[in-house]
Amino acid sequence: MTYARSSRRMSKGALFHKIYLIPPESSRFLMNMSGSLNEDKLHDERSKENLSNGKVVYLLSVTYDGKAGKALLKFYDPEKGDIILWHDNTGHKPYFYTNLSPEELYRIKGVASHPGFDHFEVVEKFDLLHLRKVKVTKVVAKDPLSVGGKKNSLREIIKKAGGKVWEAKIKYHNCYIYDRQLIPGMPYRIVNDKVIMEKVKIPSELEDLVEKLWEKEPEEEKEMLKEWLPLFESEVPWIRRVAIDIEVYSPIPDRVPSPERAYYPVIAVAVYSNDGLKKVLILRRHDVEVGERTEGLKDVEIVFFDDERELLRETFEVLNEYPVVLTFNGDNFDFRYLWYRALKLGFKRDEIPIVLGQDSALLRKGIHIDLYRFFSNRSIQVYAFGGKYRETTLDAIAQALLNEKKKEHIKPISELDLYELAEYCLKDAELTLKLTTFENDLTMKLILLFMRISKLPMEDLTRQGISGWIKNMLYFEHRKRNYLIPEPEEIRSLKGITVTKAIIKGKKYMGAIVMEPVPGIHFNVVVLDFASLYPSMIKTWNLSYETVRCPHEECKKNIIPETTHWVCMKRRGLISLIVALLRDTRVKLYKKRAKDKSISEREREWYDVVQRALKVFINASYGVFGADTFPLYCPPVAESTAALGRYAIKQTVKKAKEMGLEVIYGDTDSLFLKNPPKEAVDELIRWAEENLKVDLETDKIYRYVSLSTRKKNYFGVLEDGRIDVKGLLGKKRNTPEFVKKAFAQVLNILSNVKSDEDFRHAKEEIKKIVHESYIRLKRKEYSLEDLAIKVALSKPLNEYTKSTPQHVKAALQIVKFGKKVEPGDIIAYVKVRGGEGVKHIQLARIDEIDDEKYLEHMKSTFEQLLDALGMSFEEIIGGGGLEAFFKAGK
DNA sequence: GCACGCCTCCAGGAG
DNA sequence: GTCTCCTGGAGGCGTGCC
Repeated sequence: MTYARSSRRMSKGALFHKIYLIPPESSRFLMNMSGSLNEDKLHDERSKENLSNGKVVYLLSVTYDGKAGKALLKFYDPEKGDIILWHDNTGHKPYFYTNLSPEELYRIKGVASHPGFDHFEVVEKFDLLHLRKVKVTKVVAKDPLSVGGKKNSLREIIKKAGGKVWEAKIKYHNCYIYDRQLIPGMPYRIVNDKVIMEKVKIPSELEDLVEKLWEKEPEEEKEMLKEWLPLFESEVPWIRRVAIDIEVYSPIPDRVPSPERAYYPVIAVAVYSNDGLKKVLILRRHDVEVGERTEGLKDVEIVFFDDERELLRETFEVLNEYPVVLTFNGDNFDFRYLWYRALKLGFKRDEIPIVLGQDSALLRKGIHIDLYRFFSNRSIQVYAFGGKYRETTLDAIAQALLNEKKKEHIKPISELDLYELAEYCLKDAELTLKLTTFENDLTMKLILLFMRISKLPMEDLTRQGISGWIKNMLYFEHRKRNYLIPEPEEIRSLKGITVTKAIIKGKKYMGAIVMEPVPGIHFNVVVLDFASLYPSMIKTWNLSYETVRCPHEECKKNIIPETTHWVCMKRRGLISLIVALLRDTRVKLYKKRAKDKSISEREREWYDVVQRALKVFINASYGVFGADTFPLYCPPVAESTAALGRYAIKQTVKKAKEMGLEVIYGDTDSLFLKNPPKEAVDELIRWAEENLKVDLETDKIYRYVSLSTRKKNYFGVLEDGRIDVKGLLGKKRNTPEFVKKAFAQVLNILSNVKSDEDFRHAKEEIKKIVHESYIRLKRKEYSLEDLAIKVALSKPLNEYTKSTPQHVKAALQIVKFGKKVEPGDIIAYVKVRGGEGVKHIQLARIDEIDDEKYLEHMKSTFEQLLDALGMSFEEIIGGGGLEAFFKAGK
């Protein structure tokens, strides 16, 4: 990649990966600088602001500095590995819009005389919802709180007086980003106190490629792509960062001390950076042994403190020293605890570098990323990391992504000797850092790319869900085009209706189609699927909140199949345009570039990150319009998208059948074809492209697929012998381990089946495995761990009012013993005879196990498999039914 | 009081 | 706090029978 800037100090690092991978010498080991970041220091930082003149820095964050009354930009200086602060000098002020004229506003008491009122401006905006120009009054304020958020804010006063307001709920720092069209995550230069985005050179071969591939696309999309390409082509800097983890004393093992009370001392703080710092600060306690320094603490600096205040002081120095600080659950625990504990020990507020929010804990100078929140984001979990981790604990994520575990400890934390404690604490900090460094800083690269696409500052990005990301992305594009951002109620009153009936009670509209599977074993099955079906529909059918049910009479004949909605033929929809851009950029450019053998591996890797980042936005672009918490909620958009998806697959199935192809199953956007001729498949793909304007692709080919009568329930063996399991109980995380193990053994046998003949042998083998497993169950050879059923609590215990599920019963049992449980906690229980029928694993004994219940578990799990093979569980365990089976086991 | 059927809730998964 | 569709286990409740 040749577009790195040659003027960079590290000219040898012209290729971005070199710059990226190697931390600059000057940025290493900057620790042990004295002094904490109190107000004086922050003032010094401010006065140093312009020292960055001319060099390339990356925009990480925009916040509002209440003291200065200005927007504050936080840049990352890759040479120094530090934060550079820049205060707005353009005089930008907070504002919102209203339909009332200045004259009318002057007449409302408390507006012009409001202490935070600045001035009015009459401006012309385009009202996208009604597709017309409007004149509105811009109410400019002196500070964000005067706009809204307080009882007597201007927004509230004007609303009370009957005025309509727009864009009054946007946080000031986001508003600043839109107006300056800043792109967080991108390179900038500060020249003569002006913030200028760095030009990114696009390789000429890429420009040529775009011209060719976008030839048939509308000019509008091509123009937009040219503006967006730098976001994907610009390098991401290596970012100096530190992970931090604290341990707090607790008199009751396993009980997490309350941060607000901060009653107990902080006994250990571990810091682990990506520039060589490994350090643990330990509080000496008279009743705890120091212990012996173990191998795990090699190269680690251990500092003992007698005074907890000193320990905190040094911790705060580290927080000030690094541009980015990582924690796992720091918002709700580590930083919150440090804040309250420090106050308790007599620190002044401005001596603590933390800014505590309602549900966040930020840093005054640097950026705090709470990785627990980032990895809890469902879109990240599912689309960015392919569902590799299922629970969002540090241990589970580290095991899935890093193949590393937390350090085990037998004794409670508070009873560990000091070196043991240090090692335990350090390991957590190490894992936390590694969650951002594995696969060449994949997580960090993703975060920067998400920031660029969403236009969110790093703190916001890592804390918000996908709807927040998409909201911000769309607001930015509205402001760019001078569109008035509609209020949720406006869209709702005009377009709040749906016209289809959902299959599931309580849902708002009809969703996807799932075909009835043809039960049995099917050899040589080709699975076709539509490449991002819903986004394609949004693109080709011009779906957007302003185009669906648009005001034009002549568009009403342009009906969306399966609905009574119509869509605009006169104007390109904004959502349609943006979704098309993201989809096409991913499909046409970056999915291909990620596999392009003619470029370097490092470039391919970068492009793979880009296409994964795009995927996250593309996949969520439909769902948000059906979510009533999304501010641009527009049910007809979501409903139309799903309807067009149904239409596409129905038409394709119809065509396939006409061509004589045998369709044995299909779900939402996929078709399973039994033993189809290759030419027919090619023809069907061509047909879909021509008639539906959607890419139909061969997704995979199964040696054989086993379907039962159940939807979303099958397994298939791929050509290379790998096995694909979908929806079967044997794969679910709440199935007992011993059943899963037997299930895996059975699958292993089935993966070797190549013909009908093989099935007969397999049948015998399966019989043995199931039988063996039952005998072991009967003989109590399985441990409680093997028998445990692990189910997550989805809400607090007291909200289970309608029924008491088994895992809730088990949870209540341990709550009696003083244990705390929270939503998200996994409850492990076993089924026992008598009583409530369940016991929490920690309270159960092996001899009270109800093996009949477990036999039922085995039965239902295997029945799902056996069904399709034309076998029954009863048959497997012998003609005499369960009775005979029991005897056989003895 | 209890078996039974039916409906609902809940968790986990597919797409 | 993106959506709907689907499966299986268990709880909850009314009904009919003894």
